[in-house]
Amino acid sequence: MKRAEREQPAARPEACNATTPMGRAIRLVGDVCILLIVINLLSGPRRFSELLEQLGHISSRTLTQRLRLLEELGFVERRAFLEIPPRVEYHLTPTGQEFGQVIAAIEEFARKNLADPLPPASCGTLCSAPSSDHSPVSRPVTASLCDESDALTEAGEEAEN
Amino acid sequence: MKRAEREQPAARPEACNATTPMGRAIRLVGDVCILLIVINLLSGPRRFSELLEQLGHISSRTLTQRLRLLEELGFVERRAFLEIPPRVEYHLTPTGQEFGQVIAAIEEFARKNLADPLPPASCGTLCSAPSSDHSPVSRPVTASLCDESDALTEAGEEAEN
DNA sequence: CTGGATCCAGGCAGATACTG
DNA sequence: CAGTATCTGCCTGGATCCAG
Repeated sequence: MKRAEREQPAARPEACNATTPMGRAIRLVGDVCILLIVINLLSGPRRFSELLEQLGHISSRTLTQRLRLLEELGFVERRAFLEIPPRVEYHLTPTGQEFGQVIAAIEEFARKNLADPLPPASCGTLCSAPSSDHSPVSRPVTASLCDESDALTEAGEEAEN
Repeated sequence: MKRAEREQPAARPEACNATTPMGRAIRLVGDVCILLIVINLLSGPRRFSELLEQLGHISSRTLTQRLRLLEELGFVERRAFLEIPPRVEYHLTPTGQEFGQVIAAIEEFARKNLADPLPPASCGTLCSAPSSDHSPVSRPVTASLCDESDALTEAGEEAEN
């Protein structure tokens, strides 16, 4: 058995409902690799190796998987030339271009709310209790994940790992 | 040590550039779990256990991680009540609501391009060779991932958002 | 009694090396 | 250059246990 091994390219199916369009969409969007591929392809056709470096440290295996999934969904078209040296170009189909809208939304969101890694954050400290007089224990948003794990603040190993 | 173990909540940092707003955004969006959480929270505050079932088979551990990440980013606010029985509510902050725009874009994309799992797909079979007279090997888009894996076909539970 | 932290084991993702 | 095969590791999910 070759190409259809035993693995789901995108996210794990249990995570969302694949029966609805939205479910499928989430599976696509909810995959960093796919997002990155589409973003790159939005700039025009790319060759396999080009994508490989553009995406950073994605393995060829993973790239192939994602590319194939996108191809099957009709978002990406693969064009292979049986020449020496071999050449394969991937480019977005019109449908795939639509994905650009989603990317755009993400970019806008990023600009508006992620310019700074840690905005004023939740008012957190005190907020009128929703429906009872109990004390809403407000946690000072201890950035546990941010300081000691590389959650979203480290500007270190982005590509040179 | 309790809550900050040793793991990255969202996607692996190597996958994208965390130094740019867009990079951070991709990390958020590129996580199915996070998407699902936000979608659920868009409908209003939820309790921990509610989210747990809404998301399906996400483990409490993973849910806690994501929730905490979103909390630190200021997208989600955690409100715990020291009462008996204990109660914890999570709800989106205004900033978190912004995320709704992204969700909306995804939904629109889903409606437009994912209503049918496998659209006409890439014309694939033949397309005018881009810049050479070699034969573009057109592969019949073998739906390897779609049929034999539960990629896009299994039916499960619904998180009606 | 809920929230969630820990431990264990399994599955998916990534890296490396090889082939056409 | 494109893609595949195999191995390893990390993340994830499940069960269990603890704290408030």
